[in-house]
Formats: sequence, C-alpha cells, structure tokens
Amino acid sequence: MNESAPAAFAYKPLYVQVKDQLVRRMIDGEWQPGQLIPSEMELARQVGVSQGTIRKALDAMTTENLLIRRQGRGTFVASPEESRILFQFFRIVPDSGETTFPDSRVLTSARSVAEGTEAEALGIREGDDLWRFERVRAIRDEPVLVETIRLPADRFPGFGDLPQIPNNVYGLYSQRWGITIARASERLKAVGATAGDAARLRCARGDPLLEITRIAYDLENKPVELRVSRCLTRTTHYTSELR
Amino acid sequence: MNESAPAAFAYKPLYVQVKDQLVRRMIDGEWQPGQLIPSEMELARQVGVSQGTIRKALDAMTTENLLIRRQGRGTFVASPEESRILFQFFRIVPDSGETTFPDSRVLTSARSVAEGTEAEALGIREGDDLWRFERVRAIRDEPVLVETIRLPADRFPGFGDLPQIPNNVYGLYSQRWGITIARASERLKAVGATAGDAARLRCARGDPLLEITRIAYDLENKPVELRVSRCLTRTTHYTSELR
DNA sequence: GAGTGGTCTAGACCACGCG
DNA sequence: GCGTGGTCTAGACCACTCC
Repeated sequence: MNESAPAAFAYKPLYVQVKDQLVRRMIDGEWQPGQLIPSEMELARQVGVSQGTIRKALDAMTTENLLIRRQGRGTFVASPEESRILFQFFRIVPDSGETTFPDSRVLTSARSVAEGTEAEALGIREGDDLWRFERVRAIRDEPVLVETIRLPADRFPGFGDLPQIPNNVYGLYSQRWGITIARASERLKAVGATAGDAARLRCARGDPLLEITRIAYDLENKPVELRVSRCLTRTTHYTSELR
Repeated sequence: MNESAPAAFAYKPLYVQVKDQLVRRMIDGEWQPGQLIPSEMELARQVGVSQGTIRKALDAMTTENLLIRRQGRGTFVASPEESRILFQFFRIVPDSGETTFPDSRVLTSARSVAEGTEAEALGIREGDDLWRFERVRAIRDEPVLVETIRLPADRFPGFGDLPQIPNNVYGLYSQRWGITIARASERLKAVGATAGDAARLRCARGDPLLEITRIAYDLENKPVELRVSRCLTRTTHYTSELR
C-alpha cells in the first residue's frame, strides 16, 4: 500500500494502518453515516492490499460499532438514527423490560463559560465558551431523569440559534456538525435529590437518585460532550453487561 | 471434522462448532484455569480442520475472556486468580483513580430456602436450597459496600463446611467446584440506606446507596450466583464504558 | 534456533439479498 | 443470476519467548 514502512520502534500491523485510513475517510466526511461504502474487492484495489487485510480492518471497525455489515447487501457507515445505536448509548430501561425510548423537554439553554472540572472533562481551557442546556426525559409521561449537557462552543458553532433541540442529540451532532460519537465513558454514583431535582422529577427532596456522568468522544477520540444525568430508579434501572 | 453436517435449518459455521467443542473441554475440566493448551497446529490436527479455522475459534474465545494468548509462549485458559480478571467483574473504583482491590469481612452465612425472586434469578424452583452469606467490603479500612450472595446449594456441595470464605470467591468457585464465571449481568438502582446498611457502612439511615444486582453465569450460560451489593459512592464510583 | 502466536496473501466455495 | 459479505483452506513470512 502507498504508506511509508512501519518504523521499528512503532510497529503497526498493515490492517491497523488500513483501518486508520478508512476511519479518516469518515472523519473527513467522505463517508457519511448511513452510506454504503465500496465492496471489499473494490477497497482492496483502491488501497493496494489483499481482500483479507481489508476484511480485518472492516471487522475491527464493525466491532467498534463504526460500520454495519449486511451479507448480500454491503457495508454501511453506522448511523445515529438507527434504533440499535440509540440503545447503545442509553442504558436506563424500565424494570418491566420493554424497550421504550424516552421523550425530552428542554428546560434551559444558554451560553456559558467553562469552570475547572468542566474544562478538564472536555479537554479545553478554563474560561473557554460552552453551550449548556438542561432537559427532563420521560417514559410514558413519567419523568425519569433530568440532565445537563455541556458542549465546547467552538465545536458546535450556531448551537444557540437552533429553534429547538431534538430528542436524539447524537443525530443532531452528526447532521449539523459532522460529529460522530464513537464511544463514551460513564461514572455512576448514588446521590440525594436536590430541591430542583425533586420539582422536576416529582419526587421528594433527598430521595436517592442515580447520577451518571458521561464523557462522549468523537472518531478522533477527543471529548465532545459532557453530560450529567440524575435518574429516578423506582421503576427503571441501569443495565451493564460484564464479560 | 468428525461432526455431523450442519442441518439446513440451523447452520453453524465450522469455527463455531470447533469453539463449542473447545469450550466443552473447559467445562469437562480437561482444560483447567491457568493451563497451557495445545498449539494451533496441534489442535488443527486433533480436530481435523485447518489452522485458520482453529485460529478463528480461539480468537472468539479470547474476546470472551475465556483464553489468554501470548505470542511466543502459547494459549492459556483464563484464570480467576489473575488481577485482570478480578477487575473484569469489579467496577467500583475510588474517585482518585487508583486500582485497589477491597478486603472482605463475612458477617453472616447460612443455608436457606429460595423465595420467588431468588429462584427466578437463579433458574431454580421456589423452595430449593440456597447458600446465603453477607459481607462488608472495605478499601483502606473504609467500608464501601455491603453485599449478599446467594448460591444454589446443589451446585456448591459442602459450602457450609468451609472454615472461611476468601476475598476472591470466583477463584474459590473455580478451585473447589470447577465452576468458571464466564459473564455477568448487572442492574443498578439508587436506594436509601436501611438501618442495617447504615450501621455497617458508617453512614446515616436514608443516605443514597448504589444498589447493584448481579447474576453471574457459568461456561454453559447457566446462572450460578445472585449478588446484591449496596455501595457508598461518596469517594468511589461505578465505571461503565459504552462502545 | 526452535516453537509459538500474529500477519498477510490468494483462491475456492457458501449463504444471503435483490432484481 | 449476480454481487455482496462470510467461511474455509493452504502457505509464507514476521514478531516474540525461551533455551
């Protein structure tokens, strides 16, 4: 392939180099979410490696949920519109087991300035501009959680001018700014409801809430969203699979 | 390979059949935790397939944390003694980020009878015998969580005769009864501390706790342990990676 | 140097989706 | 029937570990 030979001190297998090159096409917007990408044989010709090596790169991207492969149809760029992706990043489910996705109602939205912990989490400097908005999410009209989302202003130009914010914000990030959320890291704690939480969630002050602090990363592994959710878990729970 | 041809209505790729066959060797105790298994070439000869097919089966088992492969040395059965396995099933970490593993102190241990929800979780019948024990776990002498563990008595004969219960119970399950915990499923809720929790965790009654309900499964995907942990998260948190 | 797992290649055939 | 991804094979060479 048309790439410099791997240096002895930093050996990278060919298929990893190929994978990085293909991810780059997604970052650059050449391959957009939902799009059908060329077949394995075609990519092998383009990149100049064997079909088996292309396959290894595509398989790695598939296990990272960047691609979706369909036998007989082709390989597609994963899209945040699809329901399977929604649930990839939403782990609060009703105890009953049904798979309902919550509605959202935005409470406040404003431009502000990053404080120390916010800046650290988002990899920006203290004092840099942020978009910050707060919303309540409900399942079957029962409020389940209240969350505050913070976005670095320079990555989301014009965010404040939006007439409204959709339920699925990862779809919005993708469509409006070409930002794909590739992975996220969460920290969970149990906390007591504040007076504000209590009013919004129709519970008592001090009631136990599940607090989820999430940092979401883009394709280049840079943090792009900080989200703190405080959830009522009377009739719902957070699921986690350990393997 | 010496296996009947796949039926048309239930096609299973050859490498999956091989994988099932190799997992069977672990279930039957032919391959024990920590043991070096035969090389790819040797297995290919034994099973009667190509080395590439053996490799696919071994890779699948490696991603499920059943095997550990070391270039130049060989392939080993994963062992619950190794630190990496311990943290695979322990997601409570200090906020500071250090990786300390908690001590345990057993409070109560008794034989009892399965109630409805316990029986359902463990896939046994209501009224079947259970071992049930409760312990407090501490990091640096600070109590962090109190947990109750329930085991189906027929899978763990002689459990009640043990002089003491070690910190790492998954190592015990493996050594004493040949039971390997392959995966676990957790449900998290925020709850208020009971009077009993408060006394054991040195907190106030009603303080918010993170309640983790875990069902752990063996190599045959049968539930073998039900565990409910109630955790103080003042200086610790539960981590979760979303991909 | 011998043996192991890891990568890369090339080619054949199978299962699937669609026209 | 054609093109796609999925499986299976066979063989070469590379990187790593240990003697």
